[in-house]
Amino acid sequence: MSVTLKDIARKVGYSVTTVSRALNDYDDVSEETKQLIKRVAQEMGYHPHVIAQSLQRRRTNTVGFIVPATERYLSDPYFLELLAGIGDGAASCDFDLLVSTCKPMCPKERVVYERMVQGRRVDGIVVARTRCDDERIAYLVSEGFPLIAFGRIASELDFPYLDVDGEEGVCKAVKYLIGLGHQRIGFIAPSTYLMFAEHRLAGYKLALQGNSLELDPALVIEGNLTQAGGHQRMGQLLDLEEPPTAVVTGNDLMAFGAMEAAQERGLVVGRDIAVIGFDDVPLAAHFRPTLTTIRQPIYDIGKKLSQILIEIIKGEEPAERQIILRPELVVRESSGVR
Amino acid sequence: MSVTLKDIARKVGYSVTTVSRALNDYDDVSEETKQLIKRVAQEMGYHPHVIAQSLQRRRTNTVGFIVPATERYLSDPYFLELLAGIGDGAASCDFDLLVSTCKPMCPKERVVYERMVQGRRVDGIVVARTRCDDERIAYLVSEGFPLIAFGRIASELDFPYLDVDGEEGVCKAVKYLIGLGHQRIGFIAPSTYLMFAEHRLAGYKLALQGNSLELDPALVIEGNLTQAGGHQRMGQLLDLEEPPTAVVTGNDLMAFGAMEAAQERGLVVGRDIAVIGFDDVPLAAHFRPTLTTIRQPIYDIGKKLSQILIEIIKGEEPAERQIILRPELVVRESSGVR
DNA sequence: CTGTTAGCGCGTTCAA
DNA sequence: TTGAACGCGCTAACAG
Repeated sequence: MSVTLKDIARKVGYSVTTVSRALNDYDDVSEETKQLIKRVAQEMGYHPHVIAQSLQRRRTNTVGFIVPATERYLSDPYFLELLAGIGDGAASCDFDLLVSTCKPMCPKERVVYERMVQGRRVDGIVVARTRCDDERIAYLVSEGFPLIAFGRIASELDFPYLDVDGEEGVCKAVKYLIGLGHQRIGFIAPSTYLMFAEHRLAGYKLALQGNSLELDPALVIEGNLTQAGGHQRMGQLLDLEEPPTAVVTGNDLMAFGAMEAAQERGLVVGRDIAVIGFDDVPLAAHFRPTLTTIRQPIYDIGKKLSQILIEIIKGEEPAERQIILRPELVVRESSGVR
Repeated sequence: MSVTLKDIARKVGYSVTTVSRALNDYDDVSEETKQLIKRVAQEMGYHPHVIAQSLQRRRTNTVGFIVPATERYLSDPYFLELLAGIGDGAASCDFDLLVSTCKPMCPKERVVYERMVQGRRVDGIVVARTRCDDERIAYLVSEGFPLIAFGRIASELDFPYLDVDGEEGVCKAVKYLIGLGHQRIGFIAPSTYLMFAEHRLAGYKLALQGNSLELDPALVIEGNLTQAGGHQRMGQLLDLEEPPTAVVTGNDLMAFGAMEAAQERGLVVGRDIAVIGFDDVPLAAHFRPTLTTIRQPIYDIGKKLSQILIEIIKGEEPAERQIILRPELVVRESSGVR
């Protein structure tokens, strides 16, 4: 078995308490004994038992994240970036990361969250892909459990979050397309139960209004954030009497699918039709044609999320409790030449 | 604060011990008191304190996984599938999943593993992307710490693993290309420090030999598993005096990059040059052209990995300790017409 | 400066 | 059928 404080205590002839204090650098231990104890601990290969520490300190030094995995083989690569960011941010504060997966809106989602919260497995939770009416956040807030959300929600509930301004992002994209001369611009929206769907749609409308273009309801269509979904929806748009000459999608994955659908109909994306995505996942720059998209710095967001969450856990009131980042339009081939 | 056994005991007038036994369905508690205690526990919203249970049971019911994240914005989507599989497999056994990330071969990798092992944060670890000489596995084995690897290693060390037969996979792919009439087939290999690089290269050689084709060293070139890498290496191959007419790559990401490079030179992939990848990540079916590739059922592999690991943790000798799966060639557009 | 005592929440002897 | 006592490994309050 592994070496404990007791083993060290026996070896050096001091009490367990003194050993503990020496190793934690308390200043009420003589320098000599401190040195001795540290040396022996090192020699014996001592490592604190994190679980025991957690029990005693009433703190697990762990944050939780439940990946809203949509479907087995259709998960958004975006979550890997986010996860890596959250994990690295936590690690930078000496916190660990506990991960589960659960299909969004699945009935057992509640159980997954309860498991983490009630079992006190973690000190706080990162909630991603917020919903307009988000029962996960409602639950955590009602439990007084530390959380931070990536995204806002529809109600006035007060909780810490970080979000990217999807309205501004899509607005920028649509304006850019209008500037290119497009008049009929389609929008393949994210599933409407997601909060960011509302923001992004608002950005779409705003840009049209700002240019006195009328909104044609036939051009706005709800997608499901997958390639297959984007593919199918693009088909619908192209089948219209008057198809759009440009399309903005709710995320990059749908943009990939949409470009595929356009190409299957013999259209050259970037020439016959313009496509703009949202996220800037790593592949966006490598897809063919390369994808013009609205960039969210996902890794950095993940990192920031866990760092703020940990501040909250530690009781340090964070400088900014509610942050909105401004996205950036990354112009590549799919939107056509300037 | 949250309710403990003590709270319940006080309420029902029984000792903590009895409450504990009742809730754990010991059969030396009268049916009535059991019912009573369970009801009250339910009413009070009792949930066991997992950390305390861990300390007592000397088992965390948690498995660890360190994502070998290559570079911030270049991580392989493949790991998300694997992660989801591992997480779901663990959850199916009531285990949690603790995740860290670390650049492979990074000096601090050892520290990340030690943190999990020595701190007894987890009961076992899943090691992915095995290396020919894998110090992570050597470490875990030397510590007698439960592990399972996704992949084999070069030495004779005995440990449980699950692997996909990369040799057979690549061999199949190359033979398929030869059947299509290709004589000069390039191979963009994975980094040679990875064990599967060796297997896949062996498969390449085997297929050539089997068809009495000579191996031209200029056609075999080491890549780094990223799109950018695949792109650059494909450039090199195409710059040869006698460029290949077909190329197999060590993973799908490199295949994407390679196709990009070919297209930039005006080649039509699937007509002027054939490309075959390895993995079958979700995007492979949606890239343009769709990618012919050697399929590994990554999600299922992840699930199986954690389930076997947990069997080992529980001391149940698993039915199969070392498993080799046979991969399947998925033919799509990038390899050309039949 | 150091040791004793106590307790985090739980499960498991052992004795009644 | 039940409870008291103990310990998992650690830290903290209080003496000395």
